[in-house]
Amino acid sequence: MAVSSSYQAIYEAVARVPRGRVATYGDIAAVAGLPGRARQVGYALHRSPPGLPWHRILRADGRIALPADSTAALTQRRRLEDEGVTFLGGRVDLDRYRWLQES
DNA sequence: CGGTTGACTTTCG
DNA sequence: GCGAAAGCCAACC
Repeated sequence: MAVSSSYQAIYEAVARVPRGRVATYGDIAAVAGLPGRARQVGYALHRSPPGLPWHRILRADGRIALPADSTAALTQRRRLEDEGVTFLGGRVDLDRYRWLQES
């Protein structure tokens, strides 16, 4: 469908991630129709859009994109664990939780 | 209006 | 596993 702005696509792509699953910035960018613009995805989330479950978005290595000691990072981790996602050494098993946009 | 910055990714040594 | 470099582009100053 048409996009009034690229951010709209990013927001919807993030919103599509099912509960208990995670996605990388690159994946979201690809799903949103912005291949190679993973940075812009991160930037869009940094802007903290309203009602966006940004906590399901992780970096390509399965780590949180924010400093581990930051409040936002701790909140994100707590929310994911609450959804059933387990953190191993500050990291998530992408082979198991990465959302592949299969449905 | 030009330069810097950044919730990124990937490749190379 | 880690550091450096390059590609990307919107927001900020």
